[in-house]
Amino acid sequence: MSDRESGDEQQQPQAQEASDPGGSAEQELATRTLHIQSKRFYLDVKQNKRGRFIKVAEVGAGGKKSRLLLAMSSAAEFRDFLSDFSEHYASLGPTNSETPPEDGKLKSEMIVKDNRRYYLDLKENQRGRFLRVSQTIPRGGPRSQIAIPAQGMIEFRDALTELLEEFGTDDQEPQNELPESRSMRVENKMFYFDVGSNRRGVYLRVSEVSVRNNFRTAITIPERSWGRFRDIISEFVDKSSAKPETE
DNA sequence: GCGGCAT
Repeated sequence: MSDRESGDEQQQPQAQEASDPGGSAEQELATRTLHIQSKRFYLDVKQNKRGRFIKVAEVGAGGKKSRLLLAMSSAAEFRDFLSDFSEHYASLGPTNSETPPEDGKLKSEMIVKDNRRYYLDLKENQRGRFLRVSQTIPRGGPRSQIAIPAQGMIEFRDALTELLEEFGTDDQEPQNELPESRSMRVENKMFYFDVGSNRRGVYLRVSEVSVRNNFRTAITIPERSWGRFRDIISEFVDKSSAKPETE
C-alpha cells in the first residue's frame, strides 16, 4: 500500500538503523519547531542516501498533519520567496479591502525541481491571509500542501534561513559510484549484471542472453530487495544437491 | 482558538 519513501511517520531511528545496516535510513540532522497561531510547524533537516532535504510538517490544532519535502535548493528558493511574499503581504491593505482578487490569490510563485513542482500562493479567506504551499508530483501522485498563516511567514523564513546556513543550499547527491558490471556464461546463456540508478533508486538488472539466438530477457531488482534475493538463493543453494561448477 | 473554494 505505502509506496512512498518516508511515508511512515512514527519510526524509531535506532531501530531503523539497526535493521538497516546498508544505510538507507533517514538521519535527522536538525529540527526547528515553530508555533504560529494555532499551528505547529516542524522543520527537519534530514538525509538519506538520495541526499539531503527539509521536511516541513504542519500540525493543526485538531492534530491534523500534513507535510511536504523540499530539496535543499528548493528550500533556499522557498526562503527567498518568503521574503518577497512577506514584503507583498506587508504592503497590502486591510483584509477584504476594495479589490478582492477573483481567484483569491494575492500573489503566486512556483518552484520547479526535477519532477516536483511547488506552488506558492498567498491567499485570503474569511479567516485571513495565508500562504498555501502545495507540492505536486507527476502521474497524479499525492499532492501535499501546507498553509502558513501570513503573519508567520517571517518567522518561518528565519527558521529556514538558520537551517540553510547550517546545512547548505546544495543538493549534493552523493551519486556514489555504482559497482562495475559483471557477466558470466552458464552453458548456452550469458548473464549480465548491471547496476543502474534512476529517480526511483538503485537497481540491479540481470539480463539473460541466449548465445544461440541472442534472445534477451531481463529482470530489474530494486536495491532494497537484494538481501532478500540473496537469502532466498542461499536457501536454494543449501538445499541443492547439484555439484557446484568450477568457475 | 482557529483554518484555508476543493477530490
